[in-house]
Amino acid sequence: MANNNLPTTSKILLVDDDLDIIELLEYNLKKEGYETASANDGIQAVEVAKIFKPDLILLDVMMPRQDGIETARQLRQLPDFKDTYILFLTARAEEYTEVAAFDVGADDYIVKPIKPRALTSRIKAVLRRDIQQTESDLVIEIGQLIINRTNYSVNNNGVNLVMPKKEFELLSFLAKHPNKVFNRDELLEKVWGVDVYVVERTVDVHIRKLREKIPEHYIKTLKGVGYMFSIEE
Amino acid sequence: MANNNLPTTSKILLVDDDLDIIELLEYNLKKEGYETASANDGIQAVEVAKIFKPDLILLDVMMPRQDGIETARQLRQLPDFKDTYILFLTARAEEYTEVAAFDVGADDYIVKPIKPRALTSRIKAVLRRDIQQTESDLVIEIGQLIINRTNYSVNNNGVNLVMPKKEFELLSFLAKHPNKVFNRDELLEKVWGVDVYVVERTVDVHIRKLREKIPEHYIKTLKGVGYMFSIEE
DNA sequence: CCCACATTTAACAATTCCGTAACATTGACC
DNA sequence: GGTCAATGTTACGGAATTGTTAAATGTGGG
Repeated sequence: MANNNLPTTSKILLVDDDLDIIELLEYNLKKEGYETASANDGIQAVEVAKIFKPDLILLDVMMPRQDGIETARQLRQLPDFKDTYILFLTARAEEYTEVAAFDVGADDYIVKPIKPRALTSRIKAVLRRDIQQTESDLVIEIGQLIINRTNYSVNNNGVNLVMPKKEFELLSFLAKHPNKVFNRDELLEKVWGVDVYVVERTVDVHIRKLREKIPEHYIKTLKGVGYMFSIEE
Repeated sequence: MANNNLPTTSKILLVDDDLDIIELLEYNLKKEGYETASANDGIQAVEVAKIFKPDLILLDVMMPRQDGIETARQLRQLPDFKDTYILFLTARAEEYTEVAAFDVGADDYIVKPIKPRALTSRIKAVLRRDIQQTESDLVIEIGQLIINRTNYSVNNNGVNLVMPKKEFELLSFLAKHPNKVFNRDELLEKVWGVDVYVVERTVDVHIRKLREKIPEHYIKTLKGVGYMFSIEE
């Protein structure tokens, strides 16, 4: 249930020497729509961070080669990461590091064993300060249509109908960029996702279904080019 | 949102190894009309809390056997106390624990020596939020349903039925946000709590049970998205 | 300690939606 | 107007999601 095509996906770097934990966290964070990268120790973490430029770093305190505290200190010295959120992960027994962690500018402190839901909600809380605009994407008003993500419905002057997910996402995407043509490939990438491989003409079928439900003139075909959402009749 | 069924008096659990302090606090709180119970250490506190079901817990940080931080963590993991207010009491010198306290979900932090008037006013402040919130949520009227928190019952045009807690909370939450879809993860977070770990499909079973009891059309499934309370038929 | 009930899990059934292919129709270019 | 490539349309099979049931586990009261 990833929230793709939300322009506000934050990037999260996971750093832990335990690959099982990395996997667990990656699964849960991706499900929430975050983009993730990972590293297995502190030294690797700094390297990956330079390239990946995460918005938030989840850092295990106890790691081989270089611990999380030292890694955080190094990151904080690089101008690129002075505003990056850093959260520490630690086992209960390592409490003594707490003070040190906040000394190097930790934003939060999460104790293992990790409850995935608790973790994602804390991450959300930290990132929420930045993200305000997802609210504005909840409703798109265009022409006589009100496209509402809170209930996956489209209101066509008074008449409300709930749409299947793919149709809704396709319509949302087109309506978000009115009067702009997209070829099938672009639509597949933006609506279906980069790692989904389906035949191009799948798009046509969904366009057809949309046209059954909303006034035809909204979705125009440009032969040889693609489809676009048009405000004019 | 503490679970007080009686809006009249709030129940406060006092936890401190110093009996003089317990006595002082009890005297002042009872004078203000609160109902109180007490425990002398963290382990006893958890036991008493299970029975007494306080709306607010005043927890000394430094205690024999088990400290306040650990006690709070344990309480937070019990579903009954996921919304109970927890306030810490500490001597000045123990400041370093502040971070840990908020980490386990402290609602406030009070420094000894205690000035009784200051304490009761802070307790009042915390509970006032609570009463205002729950008071308005005590009854939700929506469609033909009257959802009543005072006795965990739902009235479906004339027919009254009492629901188990989880079902009731799930219905309440959905009904409180009509026409808004929630995926299973969000429902688990909002209804079960952030550090309860159960499989997502547990939600389905509770939805099923709700549908047995209230007219089906109220709860809609949006495949691939989640569930929502819908007012329309 | 036992019982009743609530909650969670797991397994299997049912459904919906999506993707595909096949055929029909359109429209640009000659 | 004819041709052909592109698009419209339809229906079907399968995969993914949800519905449903029952058994296992947790919980509180007597």
